[in-house]
Amino acid sequence: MDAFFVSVELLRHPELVGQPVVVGGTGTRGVVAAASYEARRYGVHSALPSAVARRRCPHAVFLPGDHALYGRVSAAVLEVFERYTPLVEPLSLDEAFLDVTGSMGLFGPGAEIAASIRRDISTEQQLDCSVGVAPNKLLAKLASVEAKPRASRDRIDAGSGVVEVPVGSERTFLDPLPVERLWGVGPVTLDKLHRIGVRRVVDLAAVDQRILATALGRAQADHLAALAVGHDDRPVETGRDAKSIGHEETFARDTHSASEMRTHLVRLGDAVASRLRAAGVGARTLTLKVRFSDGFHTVTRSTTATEPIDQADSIVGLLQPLLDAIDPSPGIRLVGVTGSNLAPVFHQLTLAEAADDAPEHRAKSDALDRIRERFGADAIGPASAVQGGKVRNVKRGGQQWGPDQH
DNA sequence: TCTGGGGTCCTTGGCCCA
DNA sequence: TCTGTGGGCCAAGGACCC
Repeated sequence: MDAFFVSVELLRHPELVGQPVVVGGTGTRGVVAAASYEARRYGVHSALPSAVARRRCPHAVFLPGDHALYGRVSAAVLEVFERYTPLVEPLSLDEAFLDVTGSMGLFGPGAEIAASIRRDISTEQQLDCSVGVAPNKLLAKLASVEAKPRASRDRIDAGSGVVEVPVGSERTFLDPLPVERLWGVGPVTLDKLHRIGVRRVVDLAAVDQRILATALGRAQADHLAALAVGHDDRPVETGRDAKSIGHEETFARDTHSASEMRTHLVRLGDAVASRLRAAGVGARTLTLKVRFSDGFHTVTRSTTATEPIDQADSIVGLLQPLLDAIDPSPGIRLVGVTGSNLAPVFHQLTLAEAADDAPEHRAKSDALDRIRERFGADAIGPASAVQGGKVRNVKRGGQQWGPDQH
């Protein structure tokens, strides 16, 4: 989808069409989630700190974002995809891979299917999207980027909408691209590649394998060398199960207080437990993440239980000692809780548990889940999450692009 | 200019055990 | 009993993606 969050916002704010619009965190610590092409002309792009975006484009309209709405629109777009093939792999709210190999008999060649999908989404959702048609995921992704509109300082070029990379023309398409366009080449890898003179994909394809392996390590060198010549045999995977479930929160102001951090741990632990139960799994490994104020330094501490856990008090109980071992005096800007090693929870009680109050705990969380289901996520929560007489629970996407301005 | 939140995957190093 | 070795698991960190 093109500038997805902004495009959805423009549907309910048509008066903003043609103006620079930015969706993202509105606080001083927020970042930009999406920028309209008009805003991009001023150098505003996603992941840019909101404060910088305001400086670059002071006349832009800043909107806080509505994760729930984008989710609903995303589901409607997904339904369009599924008319053309059952093999759909959503990558995020606004991107997906479709394997249409088996659909071409019914709907025509890939480029025709792409045009039909664009037409359907435009008619039904009033949204624009760009499609890459290619023999594999890497090339399809890169082609879709080529198909998108582009904003430069003095103008906005409408994209072609569909770009196809036919079999046999992979190298012609890839060779001139800057190497950072490849999946897996971020700032760190790019710097290493620049040091050995690799700037474009054609350079990467030509570089000596030993030199590449020395610069990047064997595994990454092999991986990138394959991508550079257009080899990518990853299948389109439908219905992939999540491997971890977590929440993290950046504070509007740094904290130096251990008790304040414990409060956040309880809220985050409660939110993670709730989502684990909703997904019908428990986490064996629990990870605590703490980011310090100075220099963005981050530490993680994790522990693995013998059984999968889906109860808030167990999560907090396991992570509390790890949190207590961290000195908050330098200032903490973020705390996060993640559960991984996910597996179904079997509620078979040990003798010790049966003697204890485990069934009572489970009854409590079942009741908690039912109340939230019926009355909303903020209907009930841990006592420590109550602020000013109102529950402020951690919600998925509730603070997606940074803390609110306080 | 100063960096969110939700993830995935990979590497390294330590420990235990056969 | 001592010494390698290799696999599995775990903890921590890092790079990257949208």
